[in-house]
Amino acid sequence: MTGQVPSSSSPGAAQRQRARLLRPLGAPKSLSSEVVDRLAEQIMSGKLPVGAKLPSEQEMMKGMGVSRTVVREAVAALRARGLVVTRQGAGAFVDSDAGRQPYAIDPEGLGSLASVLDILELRMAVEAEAAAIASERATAAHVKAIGEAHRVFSRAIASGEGAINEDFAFHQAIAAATQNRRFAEFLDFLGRLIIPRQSIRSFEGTAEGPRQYLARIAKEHEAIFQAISARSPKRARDAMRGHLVKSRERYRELASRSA
Amino acid sequence: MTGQVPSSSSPGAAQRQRARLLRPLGAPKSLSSEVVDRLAEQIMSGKLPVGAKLPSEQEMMKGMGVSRTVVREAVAALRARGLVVTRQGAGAFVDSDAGRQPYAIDPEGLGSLASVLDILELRMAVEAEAAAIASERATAAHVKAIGEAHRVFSRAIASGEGAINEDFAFHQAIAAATQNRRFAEFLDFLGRLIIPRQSIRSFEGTAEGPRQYLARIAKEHEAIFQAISARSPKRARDAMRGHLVKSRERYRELASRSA
DNA sequence: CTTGTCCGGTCATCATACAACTTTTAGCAT
DNA sequence: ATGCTAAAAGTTGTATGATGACCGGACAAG
Repeated sequence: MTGQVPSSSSPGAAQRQRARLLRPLGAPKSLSSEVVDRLAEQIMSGKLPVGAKLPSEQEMMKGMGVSRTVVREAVAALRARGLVVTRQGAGAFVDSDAGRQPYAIDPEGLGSLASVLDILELRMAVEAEAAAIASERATAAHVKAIGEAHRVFSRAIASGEGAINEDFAFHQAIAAATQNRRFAEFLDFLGRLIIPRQSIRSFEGTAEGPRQYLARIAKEHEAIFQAISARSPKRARDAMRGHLVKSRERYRELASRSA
Repeated sequence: MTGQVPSSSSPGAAQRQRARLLRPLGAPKSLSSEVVDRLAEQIMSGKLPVGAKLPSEQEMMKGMGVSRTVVREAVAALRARGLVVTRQGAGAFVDSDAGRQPYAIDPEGLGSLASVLDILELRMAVEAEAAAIASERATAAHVKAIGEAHRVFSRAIASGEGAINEDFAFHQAIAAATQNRRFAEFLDFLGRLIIPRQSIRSFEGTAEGPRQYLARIAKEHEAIFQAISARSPKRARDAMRGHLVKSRERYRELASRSA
């Protein structure tokens, strides 16, 4: 590693080099997190099977050469992650459902376009079925709520807003209409990941104006709403799928243009 | 030289003693978890917005009448849950993506039949689309792997086994063929939740024997595999949906009979 | 405006002590 | 021997004090 920059040819190279130098340097790992990593690895890999007793705090202290504070904070972190349970006077044990960890998506990995498209694809799967189920199971109140959300969205775009939240609220109303809380919760989970990525609906350079762009979305929403009102699972599913396929393409274009 | 007086060494001690006497015996909560709950509630509700600084350890100690050990373990737990980040010398702050919590399903709530059916419904949504995508995107190697998984399953049931794992492996192979890691990961997540529920494939009282029961599943798998091999998204989606709808009905019967 | 220094606030770690609880063991009565 | 009880040992939970490392701002010098 010489560190000498070998004749940067392109104009922006120096700036990028600077950015590389100035980047916040790697996290100086705390002792606690090191202990957490080690124990978590042992548990995940199964070397510490479910129900097994972890070494006592004293043993860990001596074995790893750290203070009790460090050990205890590490165990507290493992407990928070649902990997271990502690019983005062008895010890710390691998949690019976340590294998059932929540489904997590690291927001750091969402930088790449492909990663976002993958998530949109998963969302498509869930929402298409949600629309179908909603069309079968929605009460009159649910249908009314969906229609209301649709109207709010339409009104928002008419007044020139981006209407990101109103858009998502329409989808949430459909998920709620399934009367299956998992759909609503999972859509909420995905929304919190994806929505920040499209928070600026940039229309610069598009052939058509924002109005037409958003009007098409509203049109697609309308079709979905009609299908659900008509209690037609097939049409609802197809309408939702079509809507999200187009949304995916719209996002793909948007991202490629800003790159 | 700590307090030789055992009675009231700290200000909050007497109060905690009283609470200990009055609390119902069923809820032995540790002080750390109480602090965690308090802080987590503040963060989730937005009273502590993203980026806000938490009170210092000293302030929390005085404010809640607990020791630094308790406060630090509580903060360690919040950090493990991704709710806060700590910077040495600066303080503890609400994490920028505290709102993007992982998608979790409490295994405790899975006791009721309806709850399990809800999850099966979500799985259906994901797997139906996964089958369709797999039929479009699977490489030759993927198709081969799916076929192999299908054969392993068929062979297992032929030798009289329950073949739970082989069954799931077939589904996993399809999810892997989407080349979208989210599908594989999410299916894995759902599988770890519901598989333990059906680990005993009880056939007592059923009209037909285990062989016929499992043979029908194999038949459905066969149809799915054929559709994917034929690169037909529509057929793959319908076959998978049909398979899971029937699986859901099978589970419903099974549960109602054992009840 | 930049640089260097200082200083109070804060988290990270170590060490010790005691309290509360569990498990094991020793002892005792039967 | 067997079963119960009480002591003992081991373990986690909480409290307290001390020290080091790091951050942020204040301040003066160049």
